[in-house]
Amino acid sequence: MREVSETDGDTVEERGVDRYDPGEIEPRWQGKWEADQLYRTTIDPDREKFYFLTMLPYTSGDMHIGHWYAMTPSDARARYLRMRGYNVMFPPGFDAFGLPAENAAIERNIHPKQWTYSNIENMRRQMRSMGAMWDWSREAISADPEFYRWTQWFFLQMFNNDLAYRKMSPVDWCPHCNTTLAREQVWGEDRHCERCKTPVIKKDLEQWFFRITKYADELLDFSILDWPEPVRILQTNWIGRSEGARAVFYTEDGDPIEIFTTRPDTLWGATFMVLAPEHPLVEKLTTPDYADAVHDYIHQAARRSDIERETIDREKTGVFTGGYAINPVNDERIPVWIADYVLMTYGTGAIMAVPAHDHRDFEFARKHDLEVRPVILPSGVESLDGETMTEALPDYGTMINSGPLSGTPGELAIERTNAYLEEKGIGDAAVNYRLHDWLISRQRYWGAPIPIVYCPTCGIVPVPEDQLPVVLPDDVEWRPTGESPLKFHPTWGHTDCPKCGEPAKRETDTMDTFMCSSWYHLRYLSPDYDEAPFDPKEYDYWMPVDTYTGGIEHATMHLIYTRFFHKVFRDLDLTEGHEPMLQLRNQGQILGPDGQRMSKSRGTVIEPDDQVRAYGADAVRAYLMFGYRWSEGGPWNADNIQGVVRWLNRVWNLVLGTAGLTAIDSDPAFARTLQRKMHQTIRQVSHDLENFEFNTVVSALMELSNAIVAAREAGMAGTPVFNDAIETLLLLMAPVTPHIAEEMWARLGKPYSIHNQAWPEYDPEMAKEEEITLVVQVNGKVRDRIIVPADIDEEQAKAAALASEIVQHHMGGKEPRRVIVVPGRLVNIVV
RNA sequence: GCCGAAGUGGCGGAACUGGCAGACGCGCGCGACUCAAAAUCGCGUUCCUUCGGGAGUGUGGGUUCGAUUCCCACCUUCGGCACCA
Repeated sequence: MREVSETDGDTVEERGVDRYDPGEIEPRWQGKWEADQLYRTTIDPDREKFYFLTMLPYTSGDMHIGHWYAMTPSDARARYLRMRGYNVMFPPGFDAFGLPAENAAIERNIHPKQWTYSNIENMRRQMRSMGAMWDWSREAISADPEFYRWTQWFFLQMFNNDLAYRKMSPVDWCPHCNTTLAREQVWGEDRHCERCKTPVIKKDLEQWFFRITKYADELLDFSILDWPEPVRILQTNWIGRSEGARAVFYTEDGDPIEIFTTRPDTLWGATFMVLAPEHPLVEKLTTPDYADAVHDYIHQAARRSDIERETIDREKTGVFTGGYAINPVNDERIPVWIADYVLMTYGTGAIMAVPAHDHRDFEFARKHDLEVRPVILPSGVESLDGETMTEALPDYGTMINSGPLSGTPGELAIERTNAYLEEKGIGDAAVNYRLHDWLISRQRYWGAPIPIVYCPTCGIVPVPEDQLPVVLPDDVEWRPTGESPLKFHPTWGHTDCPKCGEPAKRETDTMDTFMCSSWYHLRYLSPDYDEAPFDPKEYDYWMPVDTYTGGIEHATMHLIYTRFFHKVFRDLDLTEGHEPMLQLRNQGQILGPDGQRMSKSRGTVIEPDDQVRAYGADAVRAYLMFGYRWSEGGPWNADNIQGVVRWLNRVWNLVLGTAGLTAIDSDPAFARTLQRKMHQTIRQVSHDLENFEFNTVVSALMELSNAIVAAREAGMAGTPVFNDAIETLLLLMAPVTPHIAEEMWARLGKPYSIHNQAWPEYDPEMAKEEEITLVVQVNGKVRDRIIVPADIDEEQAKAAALASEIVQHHMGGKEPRRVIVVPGRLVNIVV
């Protein structure tokens, strides 16, 4: 690690400027800002509010340079908006419940609470060292009883409104974390746990779910949101809406088998049915002759889905149950098979198989010698023969072999079939979603207890609201048994039924920590309010969140959940509007110097504390903004940060080395150049901060400071224009490098604080160029550059271009065939 | 397989709405200062060149007076989903 540079050239030493020492400056100003409550925000009806939120950090211990990357550019933008006159709230908080605390407890024998809260202490210190405009009076910690009391209260609202229910079902279980997970928290091809990367297994368990699927359609509506397209697409795909029909087939015993299909127009081509091996009717359908094979297959399938991951191109296996069903549109008797390519978790767990028009069904039919019957004739196809087809034809087309609907053209096929199904009472048009209800039970200790009591007489009884919070006990044994640690507490689980007063048992599972983060933005409004989750007065002023920043990895988890919560609260008249966060922007990731994810074992973790110690927080902030496209991120580069370190030193020496000088303008042309540059910089920095283009913010500031240095070298130091440029430079730097800007501002004798100053206005007239470089092309190739007045008209530009000797030379004596003039830019002469 | 993002000097990255490709910085080279080095400052830095110029933004086409930018096809990398009925 290199040292912060020494002094600049002799000019500065002569004037006795001390060395730029961020280690001294930064803590001093941080202390003063906090003592003065500079960033404390309160309701102010006279000013326009701006709720600027950055995703709350998980209390894992040390902060990562990635946290800085997420938070400090956001802070710069928040500061910019504040200087623009908005009443900007930028609150901090901590996502404090979760499994790592419990793992630490097991490994190191530290209580999860102690581990979490000492981490919070450290993280607070680190967040203070960012020099960000956190309003600490609004800090909220999800593991505080005053916070999770309301998380539990929200659970009760869900429960009371039939949005929370308990269900026995096959669920995803992480054998390492020893808990169930929501579908969103199972990732990748090998279906691994989002937190620990261990492949999950299936378990049959009774768990609590939230009816997020009820809001599926509404969650697909992004019309009022300024969110990145990729996030909207991820959510749309995750919700996975598909339109089609539901139809009911009956077994020969009269049991209904409901199916969902996106191709009701192919119903007449259903020549067999396939059930998922776990389908509840399999047992009843199976005839004695096939029982052994069916049971073998079910057993194998269970092992397969748990252990090996099935791959797409795997052969389609399956067995006949011996049972038959009746195709309701033509009363044909068709065999019922089971196969693991049909999933219990999608649709109804049963399909009608139309081998002529579905690739999977075709493959299965050919393998097991089942009938292929074409019922759709795509345009351009003369005729189809099921015996000789070599592949399924999934295209739309005219219906054939389809009883009364034969001859229906492709465009009308689905619509007419749906009408037919409804008329005959066989089925109707239906929509199916990939989205599952949200499984919120966790078999862990370090979470908010689910406020439910199980009474032998009254059954499931919610804990009355006035008895909240259901406090998480401290004295718990953490054992990785796969069962909730609260279950083993000697007394905690025993309680009296709130309804009948008889002895009853508490629910011992805790809630998914994503519940905490689904509403934390509301707790920030009034973290001490104890009559409701938030103070309605604060809500009315601050909500909704105007800008939300964070990583895209939460697209299908947190960002779906929080939208769901908001819509539920709206329907319960707790909140207003349809969305909690209007604008979303995603930052990328900072990688290790080797271009890989930072890793402790490879020693590639960049610790912000080290960087701050070596270069100062301002340099780290400026580098994180300057060195990357914020939305992309990239590898940490220990050399490139030197660029901003040098820049800050140059600015320090420039500003303080010329402080207090007064002079009169001697060269109006040079003064005009500096003035123009200053206004252009105001324009660009404003635009780029507004649009999250932080790298060009810093490069524009560098250009301005370079221009001021050039002005100093030209003897302009102390002139009004020069001093104005210095002042503007400091104001523009304030959001990016808040400490050095404040220090220099103070040393220039300007009023405290620079962060309370108005953002400089740019004057378009002042930013205008009087002269431009007119590019002259011949046949599209640049041949000459001529300095001309900016307001030159087309004829003059043309004349100037043709007057150029170089241009004449390249025209080779030919007459111009065509001359294109782009005002203020170029002339292209075509010969 | 489907969906999405991205390919620009040695490197990070700029380029408004189709109009000077490479801003700003890193690195590198040369010079100044120094006994020397570091730091700092100045100049240079896409490639090729017979010094006229030529080529160049992943590849190949196209539209246009003009394309990093628009269109078509393809390649590579990264991310998501994946037998979704």
